[in-house]
Amino acid sequence: MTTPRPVLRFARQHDLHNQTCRLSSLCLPFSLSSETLDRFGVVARRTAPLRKRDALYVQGMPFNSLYVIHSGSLKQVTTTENQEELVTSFFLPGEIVGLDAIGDHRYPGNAIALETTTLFELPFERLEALTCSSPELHNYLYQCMSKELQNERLLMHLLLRKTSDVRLATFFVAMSLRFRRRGYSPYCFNLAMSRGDIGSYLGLAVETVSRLLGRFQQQGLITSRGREFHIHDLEALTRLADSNGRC
Amino acid sequence: MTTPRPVLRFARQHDLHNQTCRLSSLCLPFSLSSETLDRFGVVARRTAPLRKRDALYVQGMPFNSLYVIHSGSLKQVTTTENQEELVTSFFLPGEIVGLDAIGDHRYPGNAIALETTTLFELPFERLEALTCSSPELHNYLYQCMSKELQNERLLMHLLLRKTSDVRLATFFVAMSLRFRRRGYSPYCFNLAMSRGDIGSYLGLAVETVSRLLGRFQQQGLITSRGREFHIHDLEALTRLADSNGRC
DNA sequence: CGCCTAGTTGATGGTCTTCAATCCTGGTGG
DNA sequence: CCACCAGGATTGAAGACCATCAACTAGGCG
Repeated sequence: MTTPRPVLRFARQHDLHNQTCRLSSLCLPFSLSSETLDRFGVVARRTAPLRKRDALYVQGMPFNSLYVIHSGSLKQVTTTENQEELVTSFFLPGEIVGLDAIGDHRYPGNAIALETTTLFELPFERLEALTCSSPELHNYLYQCMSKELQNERLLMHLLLRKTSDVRLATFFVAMSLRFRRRGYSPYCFNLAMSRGDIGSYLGLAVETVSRLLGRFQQQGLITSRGREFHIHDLEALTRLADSNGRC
Repeated sequence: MTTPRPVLRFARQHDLHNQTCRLSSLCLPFSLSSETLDRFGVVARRTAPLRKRDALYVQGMPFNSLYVIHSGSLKQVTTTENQEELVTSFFLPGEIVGLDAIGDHRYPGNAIALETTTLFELPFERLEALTCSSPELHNYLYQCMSKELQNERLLMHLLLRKTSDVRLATFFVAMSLRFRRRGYSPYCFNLAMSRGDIGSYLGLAVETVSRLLGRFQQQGLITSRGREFHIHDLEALTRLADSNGRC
């Protein structure tokens, strides 16, 4: 296991407005007024791309910035007191990384690039300074956090009671939704994480994930070739995810 | 099953400063400047007490206010599309209720009083109006949410991989910590929720919870009489919670 | 071409759910 | 005040499900 190294070099801040535009198309589900967006844009800095296995931040590092993924994807891995490594979240393009670090002023895990990944950095101090003058922005952050909170909470309690096949179906439905929400195809996508990562995230053994993928293919729900997934019957998958795995 | 009814009558707003003081002792782990506190106090309204099984809000109701528990306790129960009822959280004195509703503008479950419960209401609009003039307050809310997020995330992924005894141990350690943090005894407390509620929260069958409680008592970790719990060996309990239930 | 990691497949055992029966407890009414 | 009742809590037995161990295959990078 290679020790992750933080990569925090910054690109030059030319072409800022262009970046802002991209940011808006990726990150913002709500309509913010253009002046708010501009402010957001001023705050955002483009970071140098991460290569696969690079760490954006490591566990325990002081919290300074949120990040928005421009392209690529990350996983967050938390090491428990017990020296177990748990994958606690995945981040896809347009999603905000680091919201769970605000409370402790420290990042709660290692953020590892699953592939070549580019990001915008949002220094939190500057964000805070802006919230007064841009209540919309402030609201936006609240809503992001609250939604994530609600999501996690529901997901957790769903997963805890569910059989492995329902868990994996839930995972695919959620991924599909996340891709759709960001304007990508909800039926065909690459997941850069390994089977082990998925297993860790869902609380399943690698072998179980593998077996389930096989079964899902037999049932015509999906096809998987390596890390590329096609969803053939999203409705059936959703039904499975919504079914109460245990009677 | 009785249908819960929202109880939202307000007490008169006399004695506000006194309530503010209580609020500060209950809710705020950080030191806020006294003028911020006063503002917080002005925002807080005391609600009429809820009786056992009363609902503070019901699932889907438009979000208007956060609440701080003054005395008593609540559970939040979410009904899934599948008509399953899941206990998604418990709230103890001093804790903030409703943070997961900000994102959707709707409460994500029924908040049910587990016993006679009194609350302070914090109308969100008024809170928002204050955050500009009181950045500390604003910060405080961010931190509350972020912490909850991190907690949930970690808890979820711990629980997913853990055996039932480790889950229950984790639950007790967490409860003990929450009581301690609010100035109550971490070794002896009442949990007003039923075994069924605990099971639902942890993703375990009632019977499993019951059996585990029996085992924990045999092992001298705790004693339970009805809903009163004594923790005899918090250290061992913590060790158990931190142990990797599955090898 | 060969190593190393990721992924697949098979067999076995432990853990927890489920179903069922019984016990306890608190609240109610006679 | 006591008997009764209903819901909560406990205990037991059986079976499903998944983790684990192990062997093996596939694929990527030097």
